[in-house]
Amino acid sequence: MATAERKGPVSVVIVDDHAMFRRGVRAELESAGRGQVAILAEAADVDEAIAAVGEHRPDVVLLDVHLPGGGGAEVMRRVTAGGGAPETRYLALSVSDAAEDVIGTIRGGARGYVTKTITGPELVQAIGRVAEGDAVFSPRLAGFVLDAFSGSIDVAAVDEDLDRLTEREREVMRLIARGYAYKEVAKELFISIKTVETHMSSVLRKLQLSSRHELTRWASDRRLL
Amino acid sequence: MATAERKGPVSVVIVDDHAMFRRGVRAELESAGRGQVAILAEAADVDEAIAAVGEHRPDVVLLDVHLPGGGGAEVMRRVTAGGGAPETRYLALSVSDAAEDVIGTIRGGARGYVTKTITGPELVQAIGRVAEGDAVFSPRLAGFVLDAFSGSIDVAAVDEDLDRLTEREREVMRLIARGYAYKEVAKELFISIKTVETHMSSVLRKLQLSSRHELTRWASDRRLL
DNA sequence: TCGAGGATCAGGGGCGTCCCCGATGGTTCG
DNA sequence: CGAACCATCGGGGACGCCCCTGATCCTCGA
Repeated sequence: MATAERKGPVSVVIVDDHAMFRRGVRAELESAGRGQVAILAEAADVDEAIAAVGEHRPDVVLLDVHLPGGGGAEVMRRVTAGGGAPETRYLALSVSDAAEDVIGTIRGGARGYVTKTITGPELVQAIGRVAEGDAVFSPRLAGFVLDAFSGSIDVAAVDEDLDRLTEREREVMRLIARGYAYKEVAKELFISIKTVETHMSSVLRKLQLSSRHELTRWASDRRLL
Repeated sequence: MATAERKGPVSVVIVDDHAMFRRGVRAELESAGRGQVAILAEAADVDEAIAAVGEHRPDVVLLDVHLPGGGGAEVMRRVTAGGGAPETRYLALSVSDAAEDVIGTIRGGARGYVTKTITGPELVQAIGRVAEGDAVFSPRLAGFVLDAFSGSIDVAAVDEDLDRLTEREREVMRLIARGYAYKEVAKELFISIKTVETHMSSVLRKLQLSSRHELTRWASDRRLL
């Protein structure tokens, strides 16, 4: 935890495509965050958000993940690419607790991620901590965020794994991932069921998976279908 | 369209599990709906909603679709089953524009369905029209709602099939479609493997499918994951 | 009150999945 | 040539998937 020393109020820009949600956040911050939070601007889409951040250079941007024009990650990418507001922190505020949303947003540069079930006082506290450089996550998200960044899949590692498959193994893998039974794969490739089993065994071992269902998800995650 | 004659303000109960969103709606209705809308109560889950509707008997219930305790449809079902507030109209207010959410909510008895992208003045107007008996839908939803109720093969057929599943069968179906093994489903739902097998048997028979792989494709085609 | 249907569970069987063990022939490379 | 790797196949086994029959308990409506 950083120290609680602060000079003045934390300046904030609210980015969300729902006007009513912005209004609710504003109302909560103005009552629960009395004197601690100053709302500089609101934005309803990616372009507005970029303009608002560039103009006001807030301490913290409250950023909705699902946003017309490319999503919250797009905002962070384009602001930092434009060299603007390097000291600004981003706190994602989303209804979604899906792993891909969370990880994608953190990869994009957010310093925290809380769900919209948060209460006003908790949000004020989260904003304060993010402004001071802490990372803030909803309790339910904290666990798997750490998992994802402490030794799980890397994009580079994916291609290495794929390269270690032989041509025949890749053919079998594709068909299995599409839901073919071993018997059907065998007929399709004019080989025996036993050969299919052997290839599948190698595929699962090389990709460190344990079932055809995991393989299906693995392949669809990487759009290999 | 009904006439615009009204004696006094329309009484409203707001149901949504996000306190901040309720606050935003309240703020919008109190400024944009000045004198036309009277907010009687708020509720954050199914039980609170039922109690609030029974106690206040509002003209209109603003009802979130995704709600802890069974969802908005559950609120309408239990209020009408309890004989309470027959003259109360329900207006669904949701982030989701998924077909199953919309159709399920309308089937549950809602007189309208608008997304949370709506503005304050539009919401005030929608509440007024629902109170007078009109049906109100966001422009984007209107088209396919009409389709679904005028003999569309696609959505209607899906929904019929889905309707024939019991609640428990749908739970099992969702987990299986996500790749859970029977054993895992059993642990998740605190029932025996044999019961899972029974439910799956019913699911496959009712949906005229023959394996969990077909079920996975069926579900993903209809975005039920 | 009786039947229908839903949720729960058991046993047994056929087949699919995935693993272990093994084997043969083919290639490439040092 | 031998080592390494690949593709091909087999036996056997443990376990998962899916079906069938049959059962109990409960709730709801005719």
